[in-house]
Amino acid sequence: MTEKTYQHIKELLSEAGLKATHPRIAVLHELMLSDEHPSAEQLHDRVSRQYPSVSLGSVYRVLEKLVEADLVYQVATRGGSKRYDANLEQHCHIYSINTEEIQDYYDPELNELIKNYFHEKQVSNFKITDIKLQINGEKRDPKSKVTIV
Amino acid sequence: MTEKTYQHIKELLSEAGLKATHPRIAVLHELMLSDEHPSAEQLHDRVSRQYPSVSLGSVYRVLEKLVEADLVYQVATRGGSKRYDANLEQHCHIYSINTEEIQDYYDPELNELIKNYFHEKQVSNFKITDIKLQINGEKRDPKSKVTIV
DNA sequence: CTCCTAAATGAGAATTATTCCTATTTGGCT
DNA sequence: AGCCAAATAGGAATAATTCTCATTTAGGAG
Ligand SMILES: [Mn+2]
Ligand SMILES: [Mn+2]
Ligand SMILES: [Zn+2]
Ligand SMILES: [Zn+2]
Repeated sequence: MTEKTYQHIKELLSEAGLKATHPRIAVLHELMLSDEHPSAEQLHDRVSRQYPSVSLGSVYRVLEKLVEADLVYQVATRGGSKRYDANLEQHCHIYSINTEEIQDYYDPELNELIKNYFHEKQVSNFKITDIKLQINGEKRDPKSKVTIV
Repeated sequence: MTEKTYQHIKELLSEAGLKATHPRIAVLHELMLSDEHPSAEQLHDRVSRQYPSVSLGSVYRVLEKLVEADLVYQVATRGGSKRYDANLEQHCHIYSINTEEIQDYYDPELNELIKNYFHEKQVSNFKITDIKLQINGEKRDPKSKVTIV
């Protein structure tokens, strides 16, 4: 990781009021590098290559804190394991049930449509944090990506 | 359960090519009675009152089969336990993170909007089974319902 | 820079959620 | 009524996550 990225991540943590520890920096960095919404265990495998001393328990604890601090998004799934996303921009998820993959789908026009639709709605007894569109289905060729145009 | 409901559920199972066993009838019936997207364990608790011999393992197996047969929908969550829905009509879910509640939100206009939006999209390498809007946030008063109008 | 302390971590036990195994039972068919 | 493939009960096994506690560390104070 470049010195620049490392410093940037430290700042993100500090600004959020979190100690910039090695496990936290390493986990957040790995998550930022990934676009596949990894699980705690997958992140631990990757982090372990550079920092073999980071424990799986710490990865779980770190992720909990990062989610709490809104530095990381926790993705909804149909079971299995918890999955995480460091991409906080508004986007949708394509869930492939057969492969357990979660692929990002960016569509500013759709985001706008939904935002406007809810803008004129009255929501009571609830504080909305985000609205997410889930596209569920089955990937045909597991090796290639899904495209929507 | 009325004789009518009982017969109806038996037919649903038969039509799906599933043996109409007591555990299946009881689980599907309980799930149909509920609008709170219960977990396997919650369903087992409820089913046990009428049929104490139905095991938790069977509830898990039954739910797996019902999902496979498209008689039941498996809801996406941010972890904890798997949750189920017998309501197969197109609708949205309001996720209350603090209370773990999942409330239905019906909005035909929104369904239409999304359906039309995707109607003119080309999706490749993917067979879409459903598109679901998740409204995430925190419930203010846990005792009363959330409303969106 | 060194010291101090609250906060975070590593290691492993414990808990929770789910799946698997196998002897027994049962629903649906003849 | 009898048959048998399929499903179940009960319990063991596994997977995923959380907890406990002795030790370490980040970051502020001096
Ligand atoms: Mn889950
Ligand atoms: Mn689990
Ligand atoms: Zn994403
Ligand atoms: Zn629902």
